[in-house]
Amino acid sequence: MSTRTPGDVPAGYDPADYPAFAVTVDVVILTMVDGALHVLLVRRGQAPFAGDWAVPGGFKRPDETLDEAARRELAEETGVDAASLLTQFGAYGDPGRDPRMNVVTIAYLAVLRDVGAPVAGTDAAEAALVPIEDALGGGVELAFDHRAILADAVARVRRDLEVTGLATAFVGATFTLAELRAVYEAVWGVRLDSANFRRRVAADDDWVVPTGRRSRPGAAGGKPAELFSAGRAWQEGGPIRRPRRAQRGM
Amino acid sequence: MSTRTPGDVPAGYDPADYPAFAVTVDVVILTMVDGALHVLLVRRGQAPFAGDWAVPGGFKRPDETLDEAARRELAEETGVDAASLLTQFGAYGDPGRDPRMNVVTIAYLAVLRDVGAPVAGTDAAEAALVPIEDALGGGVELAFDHRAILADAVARVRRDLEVTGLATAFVGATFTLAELRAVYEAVWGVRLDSANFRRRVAADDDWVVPTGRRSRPGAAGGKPAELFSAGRAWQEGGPIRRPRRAQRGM
DNA sequence: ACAGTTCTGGTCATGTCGACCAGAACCCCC
DNA sequence: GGGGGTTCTGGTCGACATGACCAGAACTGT
Repeated sequence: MSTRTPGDVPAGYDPADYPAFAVTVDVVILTMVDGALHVLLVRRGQAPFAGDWAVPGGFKRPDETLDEAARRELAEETGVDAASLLTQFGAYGDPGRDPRMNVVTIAYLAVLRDVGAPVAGTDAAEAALVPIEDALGGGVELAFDHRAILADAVARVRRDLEVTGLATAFVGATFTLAELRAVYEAVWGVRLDSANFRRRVAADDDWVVPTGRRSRPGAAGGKPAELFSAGRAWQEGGPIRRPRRAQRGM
Repeated sequence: MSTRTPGDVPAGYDPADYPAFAVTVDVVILTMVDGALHVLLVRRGQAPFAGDWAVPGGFKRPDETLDEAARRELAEETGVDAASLLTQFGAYGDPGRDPRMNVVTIAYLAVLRDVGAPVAGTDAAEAALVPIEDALGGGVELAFDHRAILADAVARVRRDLEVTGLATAFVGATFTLAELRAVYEAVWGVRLDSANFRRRVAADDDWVVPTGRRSRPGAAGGKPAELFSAGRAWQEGGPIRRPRRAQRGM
């Protein structure tokens, strides 16, 4: 027969008759540093691609799910046991992507709200937070097909910021509207009017709920901003739409 | 060391030291039949899940990419060499999802504009176009974790219809606005005003470009509709936004 | 006290969207 | 050939959302 479904094999089949692959899980860890999107990369010690930077990852174990493997790799890499967000976004299995053997990798996107302390826990010489532009531009040598994986991750973030509650994953449990707005501005590379931004997220309650507390102003002073926590409406999608035409103030 | 990247192995490593998986590619094939979303399912002949319905798929070969494997499976199943759309949307690797061995499957979404003839080419007793509601409801027994895969595919379609040019993949090279509108109405389960729909897609050219020809009216008569072809703007996203609140005419 | 900064509420013009109407163009049936 | 039914197509109208902008409030550091 011309069609074959998984497991549609003769009764006396032998698993060795089917091509074997190694399956890995790679986790693209993104976070905001000084109002700019950064990615956590590790430096490879062994061949191939020794000395190059890579997205952290590791082999999937037969007794764990893909999500569990991603969570385990994230914990091993950052010390964080639960990220704000951990989403699978792609699979990569081109022949020759690993010169040693057939490897199919499942790529995950993790968003952390504060990766400072966790990174300090690993060997500082082997892990680094790299600005997205540097990682995607030619400045950094990336191992395997990790440049394509990283590019796909960034594209996914840019889109999910509009259609999911992804933005809240970048900020803490309580946040000011300026912090939340900075996420959109950094990821999309746009400038949003703070007053209009406030009007939009405050239109319905359930986007942001006031906590009553206020943040301490930054070094530049200014009126202390109100602290909010994320409401339930983010599960249905985000309130902020990506501007199509360039705004005035750019 | 606590961290390990793919291939970060000792020099004298042996591929057999790492867990081996079978990698398959499953293709969820969607199409419109009589204004309703349908999925192509095949009936399994062997154990496990003999007699159940399944999403067509097969083993990935070491010398082909995942996309090539998906295209090959689609061609073997439908006879179509190039679908209107073929997108990877998820990977599934829970332990025990296949009772015989460790299988990780990469799921693809294919959209066909006319699957009638191709399906006739395969054994009619083993392949069928099933309405989405029937396949997701309890009426059809689905093998493996294919119910979850199918549910994810439908969720993906519902979302991509808004943010990508997916809608044009369901219709032919030329189409009427009523045909295009029927895609949105079937996938989202809403009713869209035909006049407003026209205004939206005709706002900018580059959404639909008139061909000058007209369609033949259906059995109920009516004014023959103008035939359009898809413009380039669909690559940037779709013009129709999903209604949030229920419209009046529902 | 004062300048500088940020937050916060407000206005105003414009654009978009849903709802609706009416004529045009075709079918089928009598 | 005429009439009723159906669909297509262009238009209007009001409600609402959005972008741009302004001004006062509240805090910082000098």
